[in-house]
Amino acid sequence: MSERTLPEIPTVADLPGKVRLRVAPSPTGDPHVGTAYMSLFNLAFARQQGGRFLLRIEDTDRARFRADSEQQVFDTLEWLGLTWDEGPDKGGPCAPYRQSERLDTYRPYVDRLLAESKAYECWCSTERLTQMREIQQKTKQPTGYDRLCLGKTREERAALPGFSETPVVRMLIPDDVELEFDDLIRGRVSAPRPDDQVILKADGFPTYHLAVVVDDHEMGITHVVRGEEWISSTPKHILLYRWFGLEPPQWAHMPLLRNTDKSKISKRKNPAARLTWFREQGYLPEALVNFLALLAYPPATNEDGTDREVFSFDEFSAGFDWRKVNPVGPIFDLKKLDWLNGVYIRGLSVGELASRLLPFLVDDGIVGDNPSLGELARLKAVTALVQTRMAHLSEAPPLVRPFFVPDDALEIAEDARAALGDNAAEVIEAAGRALGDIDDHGTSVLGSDSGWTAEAIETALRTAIVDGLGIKPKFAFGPLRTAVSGARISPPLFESMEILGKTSTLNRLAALLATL
RNA sequence: GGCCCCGUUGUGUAGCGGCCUAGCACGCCGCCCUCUCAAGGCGGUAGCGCGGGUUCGAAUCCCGUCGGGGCUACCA
Repeated sequence: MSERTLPEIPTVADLPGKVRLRVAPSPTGDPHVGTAYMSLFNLAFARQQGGRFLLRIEDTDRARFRADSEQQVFDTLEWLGLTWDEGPDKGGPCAPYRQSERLDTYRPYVDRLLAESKAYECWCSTERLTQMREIQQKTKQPTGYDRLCLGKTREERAALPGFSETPVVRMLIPDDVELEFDDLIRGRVSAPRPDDQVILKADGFPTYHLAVVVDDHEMGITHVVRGEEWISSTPKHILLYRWFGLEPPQWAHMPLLRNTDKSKISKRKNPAARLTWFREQGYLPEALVNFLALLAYPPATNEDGTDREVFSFDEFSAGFDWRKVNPVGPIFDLKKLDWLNGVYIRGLSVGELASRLLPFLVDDGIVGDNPSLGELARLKAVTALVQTRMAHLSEAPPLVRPFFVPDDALEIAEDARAALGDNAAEVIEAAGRALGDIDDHGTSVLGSDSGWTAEAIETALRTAIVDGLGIKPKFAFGPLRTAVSGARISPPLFESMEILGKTSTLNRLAALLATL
């Protein structure tokens, strides 16, 4: 290739947004919690600066590609409210946003490097490379490509062993490659000297290193925010920017989320590394986002000196500063998330909570797909009782179930039955009599002025059992709780009875009594 | 092995030479409230990896050491 035909490196036209950031997940399986973590910090800064946030799918690895993964990435990030301005599904001025659809854009960059002898073809077989590495490690030499193919024509190389028909293209790393760069989080950082990294694979796909530089440039990315694991390859990326005559973006290498054993968080060791897991477990997306914003990042301080640990994305974004990011990789410990989730659950209106509970109840067959108005009203009443009793939405079914099963289908748990004292029958009989005297006929349409209220129930029961029989409250109400809910632990008893209604309540008391 | 990043209670963090007998939150423990369980209120437990310096003074600065992590792929 002659000088005259050197491929042109496209210059970036005016793109929207003062700053442009991106998250670039690979569709290789269940979306990773790290993707959400990176998205959160990218987005916080983009929004604060009035910039743009893009989603780019890095599907250059055909071997690990999973077809349904991309949609899951969209769904989970959408669920978390970490939404993007440009992406494969939304389009944008830099479309396409899938690397597999951008193969043509990488070619001129590779050709140019080849033409300028900054890159070279390599025909070494995978076997030869593996063997080479093994020897290097065994002899305690630094690993890296030995440049066997450098300066050789295809014919010359073919005469040597370990030859492969389809060549790759490698960068020719110069001796004076820059090894230091400025990082928004860490300040001046130095990185290892790279070896002759492959930039174009035998299948014609670029590797991450080439694709990320080309795409970040063509998409006008101003700040590259990614995991710490990329620090060591940053010199390669900077070199590519230099070779193409481009100004590198600003870098921010975030700490890595860790498993309990401090290793990089992995789906293998930690179920919570899977983003879909959180939805299954009944975590609220706003709680997860809040939690993620607390990892490796300090909360704001309240007037009284305590930390402001509960906050919205907008608040986080408004005060965001790269310099506050802690470079230490935080252990992904769910305890605080569980607490936060409870805080958010309690902060929801009863109606909102009830509708978020619905999918979990439907899944467990407690209510049908199309609940009736009556069922929904009952659910709302029950929700008010269980709201302070859950850390996860998934804990609702066992608490709610007793309110939706027919009286004769209520199961009495073993431990609850075992806990019944000798006077259980006596207590239940007294309760039945006392409750039977309460008039539950309201005069209004909804029966809202009925005498069957938690307050009236409590008064009747206390009078009959606590005062009448001289039994302490704790023991007086245990058997009744078991009769009504089938369990030792339940939502408040009197309110539960009110919701169930007089008939159901008496039925359940009688049913348990009959088995004693 | 090589190179790089990092090191404050169990976890997340504050601290950026004296305000630190190291603060806050979660967790844990106890007490209160109470019909169970929660929620809520009050109190308690526990930490600067280690060793040298520098300095009147170090969690804060320097060096070393130890420890953890990452990268070292035609994976991202």
